[in-house]
Amino acid sequence: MAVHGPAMTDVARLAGVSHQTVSRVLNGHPNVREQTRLRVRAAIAELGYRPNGAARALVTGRSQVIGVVAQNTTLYGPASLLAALEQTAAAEGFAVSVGSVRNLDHRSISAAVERHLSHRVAGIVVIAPVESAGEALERLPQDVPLVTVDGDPSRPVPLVTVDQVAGARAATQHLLDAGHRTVWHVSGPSDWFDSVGRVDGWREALVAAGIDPPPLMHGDWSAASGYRCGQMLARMPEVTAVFTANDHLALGVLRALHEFGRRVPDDISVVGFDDVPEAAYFIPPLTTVRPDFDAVARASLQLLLRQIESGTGGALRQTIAPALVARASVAPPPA
Amino acid sequence: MAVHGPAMTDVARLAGVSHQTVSRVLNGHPNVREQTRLRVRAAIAELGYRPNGAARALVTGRSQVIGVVAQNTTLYGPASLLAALEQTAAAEGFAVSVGSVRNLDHRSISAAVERHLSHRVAGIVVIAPVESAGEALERLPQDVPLVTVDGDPSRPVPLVTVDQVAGARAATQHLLDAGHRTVWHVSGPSDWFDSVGRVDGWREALVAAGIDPPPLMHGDWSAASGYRCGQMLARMPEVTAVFTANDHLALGVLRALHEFGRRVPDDISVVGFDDVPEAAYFIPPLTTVRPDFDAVARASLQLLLRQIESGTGGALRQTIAPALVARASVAPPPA
DNA sequence: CCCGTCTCTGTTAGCGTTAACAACATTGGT
DNA sequence: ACCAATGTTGTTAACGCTAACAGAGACGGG
Repeated sequence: MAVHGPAMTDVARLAGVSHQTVSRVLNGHPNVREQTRLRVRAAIAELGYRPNGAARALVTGRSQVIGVVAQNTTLYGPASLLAALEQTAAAEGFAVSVGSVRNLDHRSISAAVERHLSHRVAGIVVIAPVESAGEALERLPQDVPLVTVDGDPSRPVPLVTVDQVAGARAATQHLLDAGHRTVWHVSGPSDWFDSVGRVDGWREALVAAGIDPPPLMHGDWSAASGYRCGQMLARMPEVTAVFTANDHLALGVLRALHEFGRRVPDDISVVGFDDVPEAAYFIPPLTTVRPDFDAVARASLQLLLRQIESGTGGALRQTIAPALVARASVAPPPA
Repeated sequence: MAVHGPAMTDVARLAGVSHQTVSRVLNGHPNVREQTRLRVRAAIAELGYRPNGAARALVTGRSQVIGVVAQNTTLYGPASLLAALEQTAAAEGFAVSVGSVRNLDHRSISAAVERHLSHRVAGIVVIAPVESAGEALERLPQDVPLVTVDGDPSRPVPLVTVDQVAGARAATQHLLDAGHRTVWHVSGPSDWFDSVGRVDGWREALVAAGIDPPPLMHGDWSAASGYRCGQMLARMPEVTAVFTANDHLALGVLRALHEFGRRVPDDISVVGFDDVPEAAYFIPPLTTVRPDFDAVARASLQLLLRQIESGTGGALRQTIAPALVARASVAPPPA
């Protein structure tokens, strides 16, 4: 693989200084004469020198890389989060290494974390929305900076999460405010914390309004499962309002309702969760809850960097409030 | 940041061998006595030893990391590709580092590539669907294994790409076969090769059938732009068949048609491109073209690994044929 | 019984960087 | 003019690993 680029010593020779001075310039060390600094900079530019991250990582014990462990990076939520994390990290001078896993079981997560650790990442962000993921994290070496996103609220790990409960409560309340007597819910997979939180929020809002929650319908995030639930809802004339755990479920519900001739929002109102970019173009445009992925990414990285810099663990946590986006899929119930 | 894990010498001491023997065991070197190998393995397990990738990268000159440069990893295509790349790479023992960029201009791409190079990645995959990206790649050091995905077919770089032309031709032909006299097209942004290829395929199919292509409508991949184009198409009674450059555009078109009371597929047939998981739950279910992202990822990685191993460049290229997925959004034209 | 060959293992020397310390030059107060 | 404090630079030693070579046994053919 041919020519290795120039090393620090080459730059030093050209600039007429020691390699250590080059290192100081690179790391913004204060005690370097301005003139020297410029000479070094010029030499760096002339040679096209690029510092060797591996050597740096070796001597400092950590690289400027953050490892991210995620499951299904094709889903809208995780994908957005990953992108936001990458952007935020890049701004701080960190690269992001993805370690996606097929399943969020103990073994897969551990393996992914191991891979990251052997590359001496500076810290790890785990998108750990299910129970089994949490277990894996407890057996991790204590000295690795770690942040979980959408993880188990009951574990003593630094955690950043969207306020699922508040979002679901807002969605449900929005439907109640429109005049509906009750709200049905199509949930996500029951082992996801996101899903559980949304169920809780929905139930809370109903109970607070003195309403006995109707039976829960179980989906799995997919439009396909939303469609199946929708077929049942469509056949129940008493149903006038549905809150789905995400927008894709809502899409499936919308289609089922459409097939059964139940008009949205005239006969039934629907609210989703996620605000995927297409939600505004569903038929009809979908009222939904928008989590702020950028804010989640920023908060996660901030928590991580604080650990990296200070060395202190600290079971900090931060919650990001989502916002309701009102569109045409909600209306008062039919008279 | 507390305790650094055990190093190779610690393992060596425990196993009663030299660190070099440990290295040999780790790298599967043949000349190690079975008994020694087992002792070393045991010591590794007992200490929870994890090799230091940085040190290895330093001495060998490359890490087991592949850098990926992509633009908008939130879009379905790029996200799927990234996930597939990661899976494939992991199977080969490589980690994937993402370097997403806001814009695909010369500067951003170069910067992202630089970041990867300074981490001494083993190779780079650039998802480079626009013209400006190609330019940046020409000025790259020659000795870096590189593969472009969805890049400029006219450049002498290893390239893997979905056969956009064939996919678009199939979609258009499918509509013609259903009996439509012509097919309209809503394109993606005109600086994307994907977009250009799909326009070409559409045009080819029409010309081959002796049809003069109707005016092209320009979109930008988003449902919003599809909606705008759809509003125009809906008002033109002669339109009976539309092929959109992706599924999200199709979603926007579907909604516009719906609002104008034009039924799909009774009045107008629609075909998309991408087969997003939700396409089957659009109203009506969308006929679309499915690119095989896994195959693209496999091919890219294969090309990259070949370069990494052999050191030879070689302007290889590989094209992945997409498949048409027929659903309810296509029917014969109204009589 | 000796010597070449093969198998296994150890020793040594880097890879390119930062950290720690040493050394020298400059400054300012007395 | 002298000493301490400060600013600037150089020297040396790691960091943990692999590559290259060297050495010690074991084995078989002459």
